[in-house]
Amino acid sequence: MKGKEDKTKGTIGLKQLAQHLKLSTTTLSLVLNDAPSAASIPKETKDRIFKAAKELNYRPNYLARSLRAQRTHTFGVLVPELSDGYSSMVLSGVESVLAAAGYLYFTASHMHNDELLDKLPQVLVERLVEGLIAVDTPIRSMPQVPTVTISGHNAVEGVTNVILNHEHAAELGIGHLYDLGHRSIAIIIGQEFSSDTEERWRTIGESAERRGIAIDRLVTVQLEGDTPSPELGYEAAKSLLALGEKFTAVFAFNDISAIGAIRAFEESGMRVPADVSVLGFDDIYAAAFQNPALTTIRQPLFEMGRLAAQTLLDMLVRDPEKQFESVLTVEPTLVIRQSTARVPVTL
Amino acid sequence: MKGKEDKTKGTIGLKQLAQHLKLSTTTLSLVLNDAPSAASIPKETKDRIFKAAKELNYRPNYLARSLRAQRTHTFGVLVPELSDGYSSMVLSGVESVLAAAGYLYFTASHMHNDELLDKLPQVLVERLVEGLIAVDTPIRSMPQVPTVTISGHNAVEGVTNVILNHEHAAELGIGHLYDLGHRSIAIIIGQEFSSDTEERWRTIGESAERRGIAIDRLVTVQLEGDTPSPELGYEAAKSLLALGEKFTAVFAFNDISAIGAIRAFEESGMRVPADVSVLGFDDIYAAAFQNPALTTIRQPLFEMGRLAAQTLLDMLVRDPEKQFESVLTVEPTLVIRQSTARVPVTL
DNA sequence: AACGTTCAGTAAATCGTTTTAGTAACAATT
DNA sequence: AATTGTTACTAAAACGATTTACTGAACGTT
Repeated sequence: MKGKEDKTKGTIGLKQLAQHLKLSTTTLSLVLNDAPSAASIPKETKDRIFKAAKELNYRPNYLARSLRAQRTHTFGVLVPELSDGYSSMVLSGVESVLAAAGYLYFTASHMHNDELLDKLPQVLVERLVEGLIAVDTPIRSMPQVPTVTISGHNAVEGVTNVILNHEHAAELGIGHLYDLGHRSIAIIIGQEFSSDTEERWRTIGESAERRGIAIDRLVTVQLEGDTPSPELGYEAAKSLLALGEKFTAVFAFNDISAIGAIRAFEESGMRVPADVSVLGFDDIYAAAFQNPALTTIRQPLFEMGRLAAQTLLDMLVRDPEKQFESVLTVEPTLVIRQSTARVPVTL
Repeated sequence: MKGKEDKTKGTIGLKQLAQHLKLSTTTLSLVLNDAPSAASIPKETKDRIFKAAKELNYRPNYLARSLRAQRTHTFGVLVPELSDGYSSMVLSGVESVLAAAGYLYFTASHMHNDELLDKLPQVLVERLVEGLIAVDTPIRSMPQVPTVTISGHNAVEGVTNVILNHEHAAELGIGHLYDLGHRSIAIIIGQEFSSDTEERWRTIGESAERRGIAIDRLVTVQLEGDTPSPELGYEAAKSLLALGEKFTAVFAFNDISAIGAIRAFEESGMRVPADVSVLGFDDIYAAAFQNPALTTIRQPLFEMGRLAAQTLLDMLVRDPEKQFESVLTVEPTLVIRQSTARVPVTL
């Protein structure tokens, strides 16, 4: 039997504060929120209120407030997977913006699972998130709250998509390899389900052709499987070797697969970059500390997170009337490290 | 002027549903929640209600419900940093448990910043999280909601701490190196602020002494700085070399610093593991795909996340009366890869 | 003295549920 | 015929704020 005490345990409500001050909750609310109509309340009373609020450690109940104001100051973020280094980088960026704006966010991972892809947006909307950020995640149905995608898979009416400038990325990558003298380039392309797969392949092809490398001269293999592990790149590189085609450089779909590929090559007695150059993509944390350190096309993941969060915030708070761009492009950069080198002089 | 329409836009409330059915909200609520007192309501009426709810796509308002029930089904998770591979692994584990229980969680990163360390728990409590999970994060003041820490820094009354079996970890690490013949072992110890630093050092010392390696024979350097980058390990290894002491193996504080150390050694012309063995700690994703692949003491981070979340859930829902252990221990495992080898035979 | 203004506040509705405590209407029991 | 029990519901009070629309008192003006 402790019900009586429990009532007041921990937090004090506006009502008890009002009782204590012998004032109405209205007055307190007005004063504490500095409402315009509190202008007529004398400073003395205000001070009394503030003082008591501080002393009794009054904290407004967020639920009650949210219910009334119909605002939760909460976003939902959908990611494929938390532990792959890509999502968490984006989340960092998202958080940096939201924290400053007094927002928090729910994260939900769908693991590329169909059922979850349908269910999770629902769950988040039911939790009354004010907006949704979908990272490398297909949007199956018209979202019910303002949404921004990052590396979105498909264009959806009313949804702003933050994407990398793929043309530029391909140019940087192919250009770099070309400048090093590579003319036979193998490409490890992404899985079906990855949003960037198709676009990456298209733009790489264009960049290659622009330099007179016939697109059908490009040897390609595709990543298979959905674990975020270099194993996939390892397997891909093995198949590449099995093809027996000649290549002096590999442009991998991402850093993870590049790392796996390097391992496969070294196992086969080829030195990277002496015998074969390997170019990654993304610039995840691990890339810089590979051995050899990975040359890669950097996606500004943190920035993309920031940009998405800021855009969503603008949609909701700053400028709800504005028509927002349907695509926001961010620029890749070439990060030259040790995994690429001049094409070896054969005979 | 579109206020009129907006009211019904999107979601329909219980009230409108009741009006539509010419029943009271009470009845609907009882039926929809399958309350015991709904026993007397005839099936026919119930079906009518369910049907209408489905047709009009009724979704109960989470805020209203939470306000009434005083339950938010939300946890708060405090992490030092999202992008370091450690936290996101733990979060994955946390999420796997929470998702199944219908809980969501807020993440907040404090970056080891004093002000945030004080403020963030407040913020989360104000958002009415039902419980808190603090990952590698010091608890400054008595938490106001049930709390579980992971790799907690300090024992706090009433807080359950999920930690690694450090003795065992040290035994595995030192034992492994010892068995390979190493007798001069350098230790890279963690930063001041890291929870595990002290304990790690103590247990390593004990394991070493147990094997007759005098503790003062251990060469040590400490990581400096708070970026989650191998750079720190690189610097540490450089200072280690500068000391001029002899060592044939290095036991690093974590994988990140081990990776940096390997780089430093190779730059100085030492081969890993031929000339020097390097042992990491944690087994983050990148460890397996280093070159050489990192031998390391694996912390079951995902499991630790699961365990913490499950424990917190038990505290709140399953068994609130139970006295919970103040420490839950998880076991490390030795993952042998390529960065450690037999001590080289000198002269 | 009557009227309008400012001052200092409050009552009550509202947000959208859940839950307690009923209440009519009818049937069964004594 | 009065009591008790079921059945099928509902009114109203929570939950804890915010906000609209007042109200009485004091003051100033003509």
